[in-house]
Amino acid sequence: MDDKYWYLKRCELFELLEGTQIAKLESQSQVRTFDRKNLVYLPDDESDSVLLLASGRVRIYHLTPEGKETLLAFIDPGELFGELSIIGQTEREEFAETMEKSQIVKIPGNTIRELMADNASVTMGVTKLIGLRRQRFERRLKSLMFQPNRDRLIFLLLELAERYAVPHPNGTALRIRLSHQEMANIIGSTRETVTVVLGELRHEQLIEVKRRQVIIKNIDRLASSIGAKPPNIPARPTNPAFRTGDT
Amino acid sequence: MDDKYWYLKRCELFELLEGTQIAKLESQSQVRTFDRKNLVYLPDDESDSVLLLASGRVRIYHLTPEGKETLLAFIDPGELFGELSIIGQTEREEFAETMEKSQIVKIPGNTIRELMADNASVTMGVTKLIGLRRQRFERRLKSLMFQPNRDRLIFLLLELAERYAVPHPNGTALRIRLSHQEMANIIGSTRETVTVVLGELRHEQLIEVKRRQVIIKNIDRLASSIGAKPPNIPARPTNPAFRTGDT
DNA sequence: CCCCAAATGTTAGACAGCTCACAAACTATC
DNA sequence: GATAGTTTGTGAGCTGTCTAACATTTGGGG
Repeated sequence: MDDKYWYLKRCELFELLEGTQIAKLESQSQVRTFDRKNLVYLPDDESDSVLLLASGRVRIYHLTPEGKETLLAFIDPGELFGELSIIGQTEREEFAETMEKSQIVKIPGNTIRELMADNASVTMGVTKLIGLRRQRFERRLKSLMFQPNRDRLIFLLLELAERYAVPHPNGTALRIRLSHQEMANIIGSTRETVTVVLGELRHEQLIEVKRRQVIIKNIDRLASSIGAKPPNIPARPTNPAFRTGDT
Repeated sequence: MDDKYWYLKRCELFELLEGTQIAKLESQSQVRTFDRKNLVYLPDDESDSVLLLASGRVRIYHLTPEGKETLLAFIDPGELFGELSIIGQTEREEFAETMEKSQIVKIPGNTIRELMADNASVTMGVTKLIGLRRQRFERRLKSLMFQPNRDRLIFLLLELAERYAVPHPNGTALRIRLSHQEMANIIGSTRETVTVVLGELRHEQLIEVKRRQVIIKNIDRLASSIGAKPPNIPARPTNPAFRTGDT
């Protein structure tokens, strides 16, 4: 009953569990600390476990044979990843790598499956998680198809705003710092093109750009320029209990 | 107890249900028949229901403001669609249109949610469904990013083979007939480019092309040419109980 | 405070794939 | 079996984006 499993209690998915179930979950899981830029898993790894990020940040990505990188997702503290093993994926299909020093809890497949069988709220939580991420991929696919680079980049900025927005005197700042290369790897473009397009958007007074930082000056105009609804910006940044120290 | 709800019993998701639950499901759902090329729903429609295709075929697609179409999925008999409403999506985000005359069962959101609460196997089934489709989108995204048109088309053919393969004297035929335009709308290309690339693949003896029909002559060579594992081809076509009449 | 590595900025040239325009082949229908 | 609609074939430009090759700026660690 000490705070050994604070990371389980804080995870939204498990917060409704009884003590005994948490204890079981805790006893069957293992925590590991990874340094920055370490691989948690890679394609073709056997996958009969789910991972929970306790602290740090993880990126999920894919590499083409020629070494081009597609950034599929960022994982923030309190979030599950590698969750498709639950529905029977026996091999991982992408790379998971820490972006900073991270603590990661490995939950065996059986444990999570038993937990789901016992507890409908956990099952529903997992379903929602998978569905939410599916929705994200679906939207990204739409944005990728037939849209020019500029529109894809704007779409990305809006998506990031939805998740990482934080108030800023000049508009909306993003609580995540990405290089142009990383943005390119999300929208399927190149570093140079992202640099140029960000420069255009800056000249059009839509954003401000600092090193590894974007401030959206006019989010409504940005959204309407690609015919999208402006995203919901929560007044208070998401997941404040799990702030990662980037201000 | 007549065969009024044969379509429910035949749906994998509901096959384990007891009679009373099926009866409830049946009484709260409504069946509707749609002619070919009719819209089942469209973006911004309110979405508190799930749909089950009893017969026919449905395509799910997205339109850009300029009218370019992205084909997101095909729905075959016995399959659920519009299922993201279960996890709280309140508005549809794409078009669902019948490709042929179809019978569609509309299951209210509450009904399916109650069913899931009562019956863990249904919940798990829904989770798997959502997860499987997510996996598909994820893979498609990877294939879209950085790959040339040729590789994207090959990827599509392999994906179609996995789902619609049927034995053929010269190799593997596809139980679904698509125009070049439709393929283009799946891989984010143009009709003309698809025509040309299919022509190339034909000259390379990898496929045979008839009008709206592709026969894969050498599926292993096709797969290895994009560095993919050859897909699992079930000996017997999937879902034989629900054959749609296309031979 | 200095140095190195990372990130950003900029441009010319190349090219895959798109647009546009038209012709030919097939097929459903009356 | 004539006719209209759909599908496929082909090619000549055009263009957005990538490639490649630099210069410059920035921030963090010794």
